[in-house]
Amino acid sequence: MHATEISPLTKKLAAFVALSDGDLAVLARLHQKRRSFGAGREMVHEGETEQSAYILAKGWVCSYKLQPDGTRQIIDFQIPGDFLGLRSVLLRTSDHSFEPIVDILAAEVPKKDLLEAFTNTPRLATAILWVASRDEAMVVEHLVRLGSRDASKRMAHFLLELGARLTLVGLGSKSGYACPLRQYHLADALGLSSVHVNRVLRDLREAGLVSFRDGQVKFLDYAGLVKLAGFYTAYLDETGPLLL
Amino acid sequence: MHATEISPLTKKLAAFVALSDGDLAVLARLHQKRRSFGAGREMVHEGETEQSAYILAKGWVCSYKLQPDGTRQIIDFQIPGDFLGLRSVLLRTSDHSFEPIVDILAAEVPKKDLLEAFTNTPRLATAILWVASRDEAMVVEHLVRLGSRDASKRMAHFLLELGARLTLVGLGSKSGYACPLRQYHLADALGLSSVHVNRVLRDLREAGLVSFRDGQVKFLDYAGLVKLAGFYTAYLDETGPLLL
DNA sequence: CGTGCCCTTGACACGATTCAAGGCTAGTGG
DNA sequence: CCACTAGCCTTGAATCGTGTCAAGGGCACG
Repeated sequence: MHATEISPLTKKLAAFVALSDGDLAVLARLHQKRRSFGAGREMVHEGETEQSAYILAKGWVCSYKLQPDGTRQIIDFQIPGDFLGLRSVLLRTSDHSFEPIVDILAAEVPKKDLLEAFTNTPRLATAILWVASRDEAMVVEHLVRLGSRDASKRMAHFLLELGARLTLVGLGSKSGYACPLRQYHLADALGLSSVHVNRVLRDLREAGLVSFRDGQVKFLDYAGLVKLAGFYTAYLDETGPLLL
Repeated sequence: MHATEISPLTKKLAAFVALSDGDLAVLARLHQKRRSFGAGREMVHEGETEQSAYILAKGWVCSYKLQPDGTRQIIDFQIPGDFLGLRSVLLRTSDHSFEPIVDILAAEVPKKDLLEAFTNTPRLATAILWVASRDEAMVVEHLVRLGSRDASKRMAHFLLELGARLTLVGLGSKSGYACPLRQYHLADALGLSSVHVNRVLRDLREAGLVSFRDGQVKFLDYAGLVKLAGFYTAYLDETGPLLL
């Protein structure tokens, strides 16, 4: 049904593993059951037991945890080509909630189909595990960002990481990308107040490093931003998976 | 050789899965190759490709990432019964470094043995994957701690989490536990200066909540501490794994 | 008896939050 | 077509939490 279009996930995987025609066919099959979700309506609540995962095809999602005092900490953003709830299918109930940031389109992947794909196409399985492992590395990097960098470095690093991820699925480049996030999303993700996010963005813009406006991130001085952020891509690049 | 003693890992797994004699035998076999490492000497460096994982039998380890500016962020502590480098065996090179905090004793688990155990004892495999997934949930919780809690809540939450983990392997209780960490370990883990860690510890002690002294953590008012920290154990308790 | 490591405390500086007010823009109903 | 509203962004001023700097104390070890 969507046979001719190349999905973002396929694009991402292809950057790291040579996929056979068989792999591609299975991947296409996993993309069959399309569903859409409206912006702002929670998809999965913390603690729910899911039977399906999703592959995000279009739009952005965030995963977060709510605190007793009402603040929320955004753990990660999902962009096209990312899995949603992969872990909860493989292992346990979800330990955080998901919410679409804009209207999204996602392919539902029932547990059964996923497990089948795993047994039938080992190379694809490896690639998917590699993706999961990369996601985990990004969470760790986010942790480091929160624990030991000041506001502008956090921001710089975060915007660069997003850029790198989007570039991999053809939605970004070293000059910038479209970004539907609000300043309060940045605040909740980076552990800052939205007022301060605003100030930091102004500073970065006035320093000629990066601008965040009208849904567009524009890198004005990529190298300078990388230097400020201490942005090393080792945790993202990974030359490819080895096994399981 | 160590046939009679119950390893911490076994204790931990047994709390969640009913292990058969076969499972126990395999587990015991994984514990055979004992090695020791001296405190402070880095075991694995970020980026290294490991061929073995370890099961920590005695002592504490921390995993961390170093920043360009020399500060380090501790990502997690490993206590007896925890795996070290499990991910790097299954999937990819390690993305952070490990360092023993005290002299430790660990069982080396070669990749081959681990994979064998996975195929031969599916129930054990599930249990181990469950452990890995729990570790990941703890990293997420740590991220939340750093992003959206002030210093005393971070500290309170952290000390409680450690207590819960240690209790599971018989090394702690609701009244306290032995803890070889220095104040600078807490600082590096919680994203605080060690000076401030010191102040926070004093405050908590004077508030009659918890004391951290001479290698002993003593809970003076467990319920009060839980309340201050907003400590909910859902992410740790997990009534048990379902599958793979 | 010294030396080094860690803990402790105080004074001060700085980064981030909070509070408050106002502006812009898109959407809504008169 | 024009109020009017609701979100979101922007800015300033005051406050608070945490970091930095500096000095001293305790304890273990050589």
